[in-house]
This record gives sequence, structure tokens and C-alpha cells, in this order.
Amino acid sequence: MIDNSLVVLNSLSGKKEAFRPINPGYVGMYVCGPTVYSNVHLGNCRTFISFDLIYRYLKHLGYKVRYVRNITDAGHLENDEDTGEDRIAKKARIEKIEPMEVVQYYTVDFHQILEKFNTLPPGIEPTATGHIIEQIELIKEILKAGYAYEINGSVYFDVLKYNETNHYGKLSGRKIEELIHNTRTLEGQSDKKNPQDFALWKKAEPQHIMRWPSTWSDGFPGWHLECTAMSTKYLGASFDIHGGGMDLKFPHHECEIAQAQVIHQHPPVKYWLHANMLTLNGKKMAKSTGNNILPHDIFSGKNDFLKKPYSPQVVRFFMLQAHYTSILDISEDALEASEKGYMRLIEGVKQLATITPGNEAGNFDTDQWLKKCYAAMDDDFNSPLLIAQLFDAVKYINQVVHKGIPISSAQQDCLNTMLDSFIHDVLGIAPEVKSSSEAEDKLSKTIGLLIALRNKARANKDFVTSDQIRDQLLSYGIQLNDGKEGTQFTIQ
RNA sequence: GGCAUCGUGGCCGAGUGGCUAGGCAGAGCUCUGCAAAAGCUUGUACAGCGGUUCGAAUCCGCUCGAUGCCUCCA
Repeated sequence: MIDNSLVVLNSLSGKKEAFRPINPGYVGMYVCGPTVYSNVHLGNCRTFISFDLIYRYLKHLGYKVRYVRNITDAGHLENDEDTGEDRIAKKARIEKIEPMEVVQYYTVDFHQILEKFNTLPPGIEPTATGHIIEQIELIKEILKAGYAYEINGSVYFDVLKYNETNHYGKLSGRKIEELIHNTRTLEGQSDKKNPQDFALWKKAEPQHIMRWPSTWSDGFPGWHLECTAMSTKYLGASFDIHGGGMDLKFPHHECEIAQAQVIHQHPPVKYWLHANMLTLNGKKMAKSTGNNILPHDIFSGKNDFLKKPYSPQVVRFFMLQAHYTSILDISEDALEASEKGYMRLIEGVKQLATITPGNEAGNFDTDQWLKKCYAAMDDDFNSPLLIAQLFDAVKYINQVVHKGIPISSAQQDCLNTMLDSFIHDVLGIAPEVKSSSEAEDKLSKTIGLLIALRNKARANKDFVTSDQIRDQLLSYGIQLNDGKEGTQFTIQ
């Protein structure tokens, strides 16, 4: 399956490049995870769903993937001043609970939400606080290499010195001169030699509760260091894929490159992949601005933006109908359209199993179809194009069912296997079929009885009774469908 | 202000020098006691203005507009 057809958009070059992992057959992938100081919002989820798609497809191709996604539990500084306080500690003070209690609460929330979205858990999910020692060691190495300096118990990375021999800004397309020119003057006095320098270690103020001892001070690591520490620890000094949201490109990922370059004398990452933003009302979702929507509120329908609830599968499908590198705006109309499309896809696939194939093959080239499906995903994980192919297959299935167009058993087998594979394994949009419980079985039989009674009434032209049964059931969310092969029902 | 990305039919959203994207909505039809649901059929759009080309939505230039980053952020 690994046939080297895959191309990915590498942010480093801005171009699509053939994907060739450093060690053939193996992929190391690191994705920047969430800062767990509040509920994960839907915008966050899009990034993790995007990389879940990438993870799933790489595995589907047969790569052995080590997927590392961190949890930022040491907080990030709220501002760049020495009085800066990390967000987790601040939240803890406000809520009068332990910082690790905050961390635990929102980590659990994060996991529960992502599970609802049917994302696969990463192989390793390291925490920043669990890697303080590693981060301190890296700071020592950077100091030793001469690219950092200590002032008043804090250690800063010397960006200007780094830029003498490297290009600080090569990922985000920035020039140091422009950065210098455009950097705002901060109100608080900083110890930094240059505004572009970033903290590797910060001395903790007395009121700062999250702190660790070091040779420089009791303090805490800078916010760009953890990803360098954890990615290189588990994936090596060079690894294949580093992912994250577009908004992390600068400065976060730029700083990661600089840190790793200084430590290992080579760039850390072969392919930088960036997932684009999910917008709400045309604006980026952000915790800080309040322009965001929580997954729970979408699932329940209780929110100011949408009139009705949408299931996690539908929301996931909605997101996968756009390319991960495109900005996607969420709206009622768009979700509504996705919900209907999703149902059409799933119902179409269900129909396939009910077909009895013949000897004659229909006018649907499964080989060509399969090629198109893989070509779509091989082209930088183009899930919208794959979904369009799946709809082509559904259209054919429906024509077989409703128009008597022939289908051979070979065609049926191919569609059966591959639709299942693409929908469940690659896109991850349909939950595994649960074996029906005893209660569900009893419910089915009960509805079956009502259908039989209704059909008896219909035969007697007692439409008052038959319509009463139909309408009552519909009010309970049970939809009857009168078809050629009798009456079927669906539970909403 | 700087850098970057983008502007596709009623809506969402792929594509990208000549060949159908797809979904939703709308319209027509089939089925039906009537509905609903479902299915089938149906759409020639690519911000504006120039240029390159046999040919551009796709390349180049300009204009307008939107968004992201430049400060924590997926």
C-alpha cells in the first residue's frame, strides 16, 4: 500500500512535496496539543480531527506511526512581562483549587470530547510538567552552545545571534528586520536584550504557585521549550511530521526550530503541516475573545449560534468536507447540509448489504473508482474529494437498488470492503455498529407489531387509525417509510 | 503599518491552463390511500479591471474585499 504516491503541503517550503519518511515504513508525528486551562472549543477540535485524519490515513497506508501529542499543563504566560502569570495558575487561584486539579479536570474534558469525535488516541501523550528535567537539560545545552543568556534568574534565547547563522523566520516567511521594526514596545520592563528573544526559563514571582527548582532560579520553563523537549525525546532529533494549528506557526514553531537547530545542529522536522482555522461568524474562534462554541453545546443544541443539535459524527463529517488547509466557517446552513449529506452517505452504504448481486457487472468501474479515492487522499489528504468519490459510489448503489442496474458480486465485495474501510478507518465518520441490545430488540419487535396493525388498518382503508399510528410514532422520533418491500422504520 | 493566505453557482465546498467535482437547497419525476421519507433527473459558477495564451476560473499585474499572524491562542 505504501507506494510513495502521497504528497503533503510542507509549510517550510510552501509547496506540495513527495512524502518520504526518514526511516522507510515508519513515521514520527508530533502535534501540538491543548493548553488545559479551559474547555476545549470546537476550533481546537478541528485541528485534532485534521491530524486524526492524517494519522488514520498514514496507518491505513501501512506506515507504522508513532503519534505524539502533548498536553500543556504548565500553562503559558499570559503576557511577556516578568510579572506574567501562567494561565493555569491564574485559573487555579480564581477557582481556589489546586493547579493540577484544573489540569486534570480539563484534560478529562478534552479526552471525552475527542473520543466523541471518534479521534484515535495518540501513542504517547506527554505532559509539560512531566518533562521539566528534560527542559532544564535543553536550556543548559542552549546556554552551552552560546545561544542563550541568563538575567535575574531567567534565561532567554538570543534570537539575533541565532539569526546571524540561521534564518529565524524561515517557516513563517518573516525577516528579522521586519520583526524588529514591527515589534511593539511592551509596557512592562523586560530583562530581554531584544524584544524578539523568547524565554527558556522564567524566574517565578513569590505568588506564582507552579514552580520548579533550577540552577538559575525557582521558576518554570518557557512556553516554546516543552514541544522541543517532548518531540525530540520520543521521536528523535529528526522526525517526519510536526503538526499544529496555523496560529502556532509564529512564533511557537519558529522558536521550536531555533531551539532544536541550536541543540542538534540540524532542523528537527522534515514536514511541517498546519491545519487551518475554524471560524465562527467569519472570525477565528478563540478562548480569549469569547467567539467560540463548545462541542457540548453543539451536541445539545443549547447555544446562541445554532437552532438545533448536531451529532459529533455530523460535525466531524462537516469538517472533513473541507480541506484541512482551508479556513472553514461554521454555520447552521452548512451543518444542516452536512447532516443530510451524511445521512445519505450512511444510508447508501447500508443499502449495499441488502443487494443480491448477479453475474452481470454494472457500469461502474470499481478499479477506477478505487484509484480516484486513493488519488484524493494521496494529494495532501484531500478528504472532501474522497467524500465526493464516496457519493459517486452511493449513487451507483442507489441506482442498483431503485433502477435495477446490475452489480456483480465482485463489484459488491469491492465496494463493501472499501467503503467500510474509507468511512470507518480513514475518515472515522461512522461509529462502530453496536450489537443491538435486548432492549433495542424488544423495541424493534414492538414497532414491528405497530406496523403490522397499521398495515391491517390501511388494508381496511381505515386511514384514521393508520395515520394515527404513523403520526404518533413520528412524534416519538420513529419514522415509518412505506416502500415496495413493505414498511421500514428509522429511529432518529 | 509589515508578512501571509484567500475571494468559486441560492448556501457549503473541491479543483486549477482546454475534459462532470461533490453535498445542501430549488425544480421536475418515481413510489404512495394521502403524506413523509427515500430514490432518479436537472445546475456551466469561479470578486473587478487589464495582460500572457490558439484557449484562463486556473498564469502575471493592478484594484477592491475578507481572514490569519506580527501578543497567549488549535
